[in-house]
Parts: sequence; structure tokens; C-alpha cells
Amino acid sequence: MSAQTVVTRIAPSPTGYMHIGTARTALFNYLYARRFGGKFLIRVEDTDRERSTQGAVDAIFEGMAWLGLAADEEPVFQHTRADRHRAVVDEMLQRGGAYRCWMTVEELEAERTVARAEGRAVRSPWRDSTLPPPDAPFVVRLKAPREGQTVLHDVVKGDIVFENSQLDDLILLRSDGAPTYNLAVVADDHDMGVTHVIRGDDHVSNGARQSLIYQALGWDLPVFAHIPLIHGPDGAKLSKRHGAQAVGEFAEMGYLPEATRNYLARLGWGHGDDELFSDEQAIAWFDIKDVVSSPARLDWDKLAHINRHYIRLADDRRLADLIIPRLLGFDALQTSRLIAVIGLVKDGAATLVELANLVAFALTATDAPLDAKTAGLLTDETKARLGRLRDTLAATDDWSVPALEALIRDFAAAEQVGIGKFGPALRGSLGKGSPAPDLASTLVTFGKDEALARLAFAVKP
RNA sequence: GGUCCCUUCGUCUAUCGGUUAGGACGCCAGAUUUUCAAUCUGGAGAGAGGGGUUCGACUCCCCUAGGGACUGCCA
Repeated sequence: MSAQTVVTRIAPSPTGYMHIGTARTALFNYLYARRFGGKFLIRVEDTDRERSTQGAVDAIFEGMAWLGLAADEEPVFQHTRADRHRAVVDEMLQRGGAYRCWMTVEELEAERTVARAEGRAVRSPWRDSTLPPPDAPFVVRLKAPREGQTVLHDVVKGDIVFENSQLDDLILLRSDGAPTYNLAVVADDHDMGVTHVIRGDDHVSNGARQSLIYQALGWDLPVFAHIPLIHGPDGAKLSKRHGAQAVGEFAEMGYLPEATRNYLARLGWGHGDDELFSDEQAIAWFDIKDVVSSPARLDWDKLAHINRHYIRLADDRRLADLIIPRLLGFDALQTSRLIAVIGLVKDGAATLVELANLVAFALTATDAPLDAKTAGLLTDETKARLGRLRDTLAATDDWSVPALEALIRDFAAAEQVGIGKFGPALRGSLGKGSPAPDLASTLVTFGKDEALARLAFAVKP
């Protein structure tokens, strides 16, 4: 019987697109909550009203929905909790864990330079001041211990020790009365009952500072797990030039959500030699204890490989729905043919973009002009031969793959040439130059009448 | 600059003091072949460097180097 239910959360700030690293952090939180039968929550960290945008908020929810990571409760919008945050700050003030500071920005800046030169944290003269409070705006700062050390117990990195002399009296409440990130995070995680804080390791030093806030409030600390960031293929911080950093772009590039989940799960976490696994397996196996402590680089080739696997597994009708928007001028009448063709060619596709290309041959118009390569193949001799093949095809009633395979083989034998002598031209004539599967399958795809029509079009003088 | 984190094949990782250091992606070669793929088989490929501890270190400790994060009245 566990003492408490596991509660995890993803807490993105809506100041841009949804970063793939955020997606992976969300995945880990989701997996961990599911593994231990707990709850996975989402909180939008929008305390910075200046930088938060509705578009970014939408991107977060769209990204989460696409990834299939559903939160167990309604999302919490941090900015709506400002009153509660101020109340928490008041409580800290009363407990003596915080103080008001009237330093001006200029004074602060000067202090920062000195502190940096002396290798210590910024200090405020108001911390122990007995001066009468000026009638001016002030900020509220945490009264952090100046001696000793604070140790952050981190599940993935172990104990991380910070000298308190290096930790500053961070601002809890801005001079306009708005709460800051560190305060809001602690108050919200506490109120939401978050038991495990799993987040990017760019927050480790915040972890130490937040521990101090928890202590000042007399609250229990959550379990911290700081996971390494995802880097670009070159090891540098993931940025635009690496191809993509927003989850929306992964969808656009034709990756399936389940493939992205599988790939992301393997980035910084592993379960023995398992590479391809289901969501159920991931849930059954996942533990933050097994998260790797070093940063991982994005590997597009591996993502593509995993995606290929999931495209093969995917239902053809679903794939059709996914690629139809990518098919320019697609006619709904062709849907059944499209689905059939997908089944034929999807083994060769690593992304939905590739699938769309592989399927293109079947969607060309009967009288669409031939591509240059096919036209070049169609010498008089080949045209004559294809004409004879057309006659042979017209005479058969068994329009099945095995029958047509045999027919083609027999035809080649009768013509005393290899299939290579006319196969490419035949394929090009049927699919107008787009890559098409084996000859018999391609013929079956079009059906007898259509195939013959295309051949007639190709061999006409 | 300061603080903190990280370092096994090119990449993602396994190993949790004793292994011919395993797997996957990619790469190379071969097979297959009517295009492009796919598929199959085989191969090359790693413990950053230096000190310790130990009978024995990839594994534990220290130093160096390299990479990263933080150092905001941003989150």
C-alpha cells in the first residue's frame, strides 16, 4: 500500500511553439504517472503576461493531443492563481522566510557586478534593515540561508550540493505585485499535490532554490528528477538549423505520433535492448531511475527507421486519411484505390511524405503526359512490344497478381527478351514515371480497363 | 568569471568490480531484383586523457580536457 499516489505534471510556458524537449519531458511524466497508477497533470506557466500568447497556448494543447498524452485533470493556468501566490508570499513574510526589498534597478545592477566579482550571490541591504519602509514599490525576496549548504536530492543525478553562499535571495513577488516563476511553481506544485517533479535539467539550480522555498513554508518536498536536455545532431543546443524543434514540425514531416513517442522514450531512457515497444510496454517498464544522466542528440535516421516500423503497423485507412491532405488535387472518388495502394507500397515509406510520393503513381490521370525518362524508353521497338503485350493482356480474363506475373513471364519468353527489356517502360507507362510497385501489382491496382487504356495512351504513335 | 551537470562505437544505449564490452540506427560488402525502395546475410566501429583505490576497473575517487545548463522584477 503506497503512502501517496504519484502525481506528475508537465509545465510548459506558452512563449513560442512546443519544443520537442518539452514533449519528451511530458512523455516521461506521463509514463511515470501511468506506471504507478497516478495522475498526470498539465499546467501552463503563463505568469509572464508580456510574453505569453494564445497561439503558444494552442500549440501546447495541439502538441499534447497529437502526441496522445492526455492529462487527467483540466489544465491549470498559472496566471489565474496570482491571488493564491500572493497569499503564499504573505505567509512567508509572516513566518520570516521572506522580506521586502526596495532596491532600485540601478542599485541592483551595481550589486550584481560587485557580487560577481566577489564570486558570491547578490545580496540586498534590506534583508536585515531596520530602516522605516519607504513609500515606494518593493519586491519580496526569499530570505535564503547564507551559510551551510543546500542539497538537492535528484533521482537521476544523485545528490547535488550547493553552497548557500551561491544561492541568492530570489525575488518572489515583483514590484507590480506579480508572482515570479520560482514562487508560482512551488505554490502550484504543492497545491496540485505534485509528488514527482520531472523536468529538464536546465532547472537544477531552480531545484535548489525551490527547495528553500518549500522549507521556508514548512512544506514537504516533492521528488525531483532532472532529465538532460535534447541536443541537435551536432551536440549543440537544439535550434532551428537542426531541422525542427517544434512538435508540430514532426507531424508536418510525416512522423506518426506513436513513432515519435517510441523514439522520444528511447532518448535518455532505455530498457535493456528493447528498441521498438508499445505504449503498454513503455508504461510497464518506465522508471525515472533508469533515465540516463547525459544529454542525448536527435538522430533523424533512427526516428525515420522507427517511423517506418509504425507505418507498416498502421491501418491503411488511417494512413489514407493522414496523407490525403498532402495529395494535391486528390479526388475523393479515388479513396478506395488509394487505400489499396497504400497496402501495396507502405513497406517502402519511412514517413508520410514518402508514402504520399509512393502512392502518387496510382493517382495520375489516364491521359497525363509521360515523363521524360519513360518517353525515352519508348522506342519504336519497345512501343511495338508493349502493343503486343497489351493485346495479350486484353485477351486474359484472370486479372490477378499471380496470373499476371505468369503472363508477363511467358510474354518475355515468347518475345525472347528479359523483363528488363520492357518492364521499366511498362511501369513508366502505367504510373507516368512515378515509382510504382512490381508490374503485376501495378496492373491489378489499376484494373484491366484502366491499365489497357494507359498502355494504349503510351504506345500510340 | 562563478556555481552545477555531463563524457562507452558517428548516433541512441546495455553493462551496475571479473564480459571476446552486447543491441539498435547509420555506414560498408554481398544476396535478391522489372524502377525506387524494402528485405536477407556478413563486416568495420567505443570506454576523452592522466593519476590513484583494488588481486582485478568502462564501472569507485581525484585532476585535466571537452561539452552543456544556470548565473533576470524570463520561465
